[in-house]
Amino acid sequence: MGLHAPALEERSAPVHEARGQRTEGQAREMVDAHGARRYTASPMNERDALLAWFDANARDLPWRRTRDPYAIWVSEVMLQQTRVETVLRYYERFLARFPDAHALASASEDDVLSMWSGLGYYRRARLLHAGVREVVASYGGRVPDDATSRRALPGVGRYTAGAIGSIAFDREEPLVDGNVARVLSRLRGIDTPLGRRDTEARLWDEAEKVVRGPRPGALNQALMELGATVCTPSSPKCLSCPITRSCVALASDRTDVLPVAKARRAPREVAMVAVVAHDAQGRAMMVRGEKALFGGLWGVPMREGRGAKTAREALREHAIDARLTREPAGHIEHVLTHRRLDVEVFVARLSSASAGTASASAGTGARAVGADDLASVGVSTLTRRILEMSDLTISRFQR
DNA sequence: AAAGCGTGGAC
DNA sequence: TGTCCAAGCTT
Repeated sequence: MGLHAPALEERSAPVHEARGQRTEGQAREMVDAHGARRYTASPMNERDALLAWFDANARDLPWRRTRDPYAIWVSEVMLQQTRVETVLRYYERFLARFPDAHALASASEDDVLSMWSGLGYYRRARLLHAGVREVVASYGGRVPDDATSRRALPGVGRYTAGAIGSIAFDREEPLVDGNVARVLSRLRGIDTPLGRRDTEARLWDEAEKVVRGPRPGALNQALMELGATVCTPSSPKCLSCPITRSCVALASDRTDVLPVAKARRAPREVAMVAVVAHDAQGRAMMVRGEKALFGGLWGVPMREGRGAKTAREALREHAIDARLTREPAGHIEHVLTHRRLDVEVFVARLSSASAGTASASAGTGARAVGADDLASVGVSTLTRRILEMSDLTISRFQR
């Protein structure tokens, strides 16, 4: 009947909330001779089936080992539009450096961005920083358990507010992320395009209905976990799904067409020039961009356009006195969600008069960054690639 | 309210 | 190769 999960080869670590009460909603579990967990498929509603499945199959993730609202907040921001496997490389290091709200609030933005370097969507880090500073300033460093106050924090949208509320505070607050949208679209047979007003309203409405009851944090995570591991975008593993009984998409054979994705815009091609102006010690001049793209990060002078002339303009824009040493070192294709950057990389040698001195760029905020400094400044992956191509002590630039 | 914002993994 | 898209938010 496909109503129960496959026996597990090995016990995955069940995750129980610290205050999670195992009450009426709990599935009856049995452990067979091989130690594998099964759960009965008998009269269980969706919530109970989801919770039982989650208890047996939840991945053991570091942010599931805490109920600290701050830590959960950090994880949720990192996970925005970012895969679990990627976040794993950042989360614990970030928390080790900024163990609580006060630590993060008192850190410089450079420090925060250096910890975020490579993770992408850097505005997240700046908003998290601002949000945590507000929590320290207005709430004594405690993340507000009041939903309205939480939602008003910078960088905390509807999803993140619901995640913190349900997971950290055990509140019956709904959340809809990409996973939940897919699961609920299929479960309820919602066939209007994602992103449309009515679709979103319907999804949040369904999410709110589902989350009502015991263990809202586990329930929300169960929906996301199911979407991430079973109810996947392509080839969903319906044989392993605990809630096939009520799935409209499965019943109507539409798992492959739901949800209906919104149309995507083609990325815009952008020709750019980057200049690695270095001194004799191999330090490269870097500037901080405040524009939307890579805002707050350090990078080598860059400019839209092509050729040596554009490269010199990029240097002049930052009052950097350097001489282009050769033909372009090469091209880098860097693909973002909405742009495809074709970056022509030039190398330039700082003039001896200005090399290594603050006067090299007085007033423009440019600074010489060496390999040893790179770990402490926020740079994009594109910048790392540019430095790599420029042939400057590559290995020492690695993260 | 549609567009902009990074990166990397899967197929 | 290209395409999709992942625990979204802001303007």
